[in-house]
Amino acid sequence: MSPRSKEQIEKIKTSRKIQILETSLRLFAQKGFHNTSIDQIAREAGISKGLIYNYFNSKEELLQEVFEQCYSEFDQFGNLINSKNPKKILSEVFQLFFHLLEEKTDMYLLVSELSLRVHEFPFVLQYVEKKYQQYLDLLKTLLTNIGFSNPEDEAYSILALMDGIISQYLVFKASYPLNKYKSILISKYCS
Amino acid sequence: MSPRSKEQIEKIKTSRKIQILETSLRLFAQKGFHNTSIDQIAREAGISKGLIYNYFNSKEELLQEVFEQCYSEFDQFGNLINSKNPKKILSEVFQLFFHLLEEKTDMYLLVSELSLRVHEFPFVLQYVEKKYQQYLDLLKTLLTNIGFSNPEDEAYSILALMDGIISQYLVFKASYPLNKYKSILISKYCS
Amino acid sequence: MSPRSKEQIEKIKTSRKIQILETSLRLFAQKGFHNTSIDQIAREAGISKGLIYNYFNSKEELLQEVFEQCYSEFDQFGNLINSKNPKKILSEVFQLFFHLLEEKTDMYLLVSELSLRVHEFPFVLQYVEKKYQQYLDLLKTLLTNIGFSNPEDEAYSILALMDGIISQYLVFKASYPLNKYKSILISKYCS
Amino acid sequence: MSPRSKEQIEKIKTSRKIQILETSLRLFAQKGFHNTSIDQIAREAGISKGLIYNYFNSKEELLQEVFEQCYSEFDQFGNLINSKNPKKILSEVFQLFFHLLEEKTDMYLLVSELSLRVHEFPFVLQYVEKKYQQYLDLLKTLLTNIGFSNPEDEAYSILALMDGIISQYLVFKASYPLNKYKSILISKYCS
DNA sequence: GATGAATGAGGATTCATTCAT
DNA sequence: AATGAATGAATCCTCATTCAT
Repeated sequence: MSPRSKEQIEKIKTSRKIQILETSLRLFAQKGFHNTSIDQIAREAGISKGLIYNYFNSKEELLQEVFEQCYSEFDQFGNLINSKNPKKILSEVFQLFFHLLEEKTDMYLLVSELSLRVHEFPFVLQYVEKKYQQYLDLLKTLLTNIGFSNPEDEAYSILALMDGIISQYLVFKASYPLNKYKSILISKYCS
Repeated sequence: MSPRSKEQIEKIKTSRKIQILETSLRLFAQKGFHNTSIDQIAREAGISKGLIYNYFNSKEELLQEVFEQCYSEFDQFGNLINSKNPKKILSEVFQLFFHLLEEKTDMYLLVSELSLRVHEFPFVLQYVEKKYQQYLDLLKTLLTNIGFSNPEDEAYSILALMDGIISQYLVFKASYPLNKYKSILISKYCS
Repeated sequence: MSPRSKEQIEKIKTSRKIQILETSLRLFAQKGFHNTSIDQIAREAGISKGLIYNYFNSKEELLQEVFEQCYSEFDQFGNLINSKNPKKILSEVFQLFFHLLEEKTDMYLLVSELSLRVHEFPFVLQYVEKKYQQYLDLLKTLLTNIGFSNPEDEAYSILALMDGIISQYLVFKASYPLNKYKSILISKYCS
Repeated sequence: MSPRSKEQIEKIKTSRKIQILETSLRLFAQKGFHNTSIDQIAREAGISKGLIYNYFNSKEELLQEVFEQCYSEFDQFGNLINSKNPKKILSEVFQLFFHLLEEKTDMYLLVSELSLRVHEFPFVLQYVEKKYQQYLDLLKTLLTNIGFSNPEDEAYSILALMDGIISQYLVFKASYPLNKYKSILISKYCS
């Protein structure tokens, strides 16, 4: 047998890593970080315990990478800014927000858990602060362009409102009226 | 010598229990339930590990009592309903909310942590659901009386907004503009 | 109130002690020594934990006294030797044996448990050895008088048989054919 | 380097398991189940505490496997039934019985301890009942074939006698006249 | 790269015993 | 004599991490 080529190895490594990260996200989110054992991640990812340590130095480091992976999902919001009119953009921000919340619930679960534990996971703070500021700026710009009289206050309100929707949805799940909130937001700010 | 009287014993037990509950709340809130050991609670409460089990059958039961103790703080909101005009009441609701958030931050931390883990702590759900409904009803009544055209939507919005403020405050702590939110809410709904 | 008289105190002490011993026997027998806590004995005896230590220096000492109390029941066999004919006496020995086994099952349970653990409870050995020898002598005498050709062998057999019946009865309880064994023994040796 | 082969792993696991089971049997038997700690088993087996839990889910499960392992020794009695004459077979039954009692004393100790505590270890009952019935049937058949006038009663007697010998031997050990009992049994039933 | 046996520190819980009252 | 709050050693069990293969 010829040895695997560099690329093949790279591909294996990448796919293994993704496999581990995805399984970890799911388990960390659904059972909590402290309630998830490396053993279980290995089992559910279909690999051995030891292999995880070939890719990550510790459970904490694995968590951090899972978190960063998650967080990059939020970059999608950045793509929404373009030539379209501000109401349209804001509407798309809301649409994307609700879409992600439903489709990537695990991500929100994990981010929420870790945010509550900034003290234990200090790396979280910078990410959260940065995102908060970005959203705030985005919202302020849009609301100003739309013509709201007090765009800053409205931006703050929307931001808290969205975080509240996240919190409540994560608790109540299917029984939570996401659509009601979607139409409230859109009718109030985008029409 | 005769043994301690019933009252003496009762007094000791009550004060010990409070001591344990308070220490537990602080540690559970700040470090998380799974990150807090019975050993540590005992050490910080200045008592022995074993004594905790004279008062609580298990760490879970201790948690549940801490939680219930916390949750009863919310009863204060019920006392606000009286003859005063609805704007006044709503303003007091907000004042109390911000007051509690600052003064009883640990309580909100714990409730938030447990709410995220309803699956692991099923007893939480009923409390959270009940509180959610009570607040919703209270807000709807007040907003109706104040004369808002769409009191239901406004109630839902306020509720999510408040939960968002909680989430964000718990992450950002001192740097979070609680006062800005307070004035936004009051000026929007109570003036 | 006049102070209690010496006799009253003595009476209380005796009855308390009996109360503790009886509860302990029951619990040690039914749940095993290591599975019975001082707490539970106190609770079921209706007294406080501390009081037990006024009467017994340790759980082990309590066990020893329970055991000795039990063992004195076997003295009844000594009373059977009198003028009556040996077959009659032997028959009464069997009757008493089966009677005690059914009526004082807890006693046999405890003695059996402790006998298996002579290493842990060395005080047991002397009692058991003494009883074994006494029974052996009693049986030998009776069987000789009755006229068995090999009284020693028969005595040994009966002794083992009786211990076997105890073992098996303690496991099988109600479903064990005690009466069958009684009639086997009596018809074989007393008719 | 490649990981160990399946066979290598299987070999390690089997030998480790045997090692743990043997150490456990010895300790459970000699000191009692509740008096033996997992720590001590690990120490005496020369492995770490945690490793035991790679092989057994709990101390109770370990006990059960030790017990079942033990109990399978009794299967040897089944091999004795063949074409030889019944007296010969019965004699071999007795020989094997005394042989096992001396060679596998720990096994009898453990079985006796657990039998006394059927309530605590319910899995024991079925094994004991089954063995009791098998022995009874074996003895009845043999005694019938030998020509005893009351084979059933004799079978019951022998069974109790054997259990009595076990009980007494476990208490008196070296000083117990096993040989006397052996010759009594053989001369009475096999000559 | 991959495995999983092995370790041992850490954590929840129990319980005999003490002692102030 | 009597109580029961308090202690802390002991015990079962979990799990992140290591390492020989």
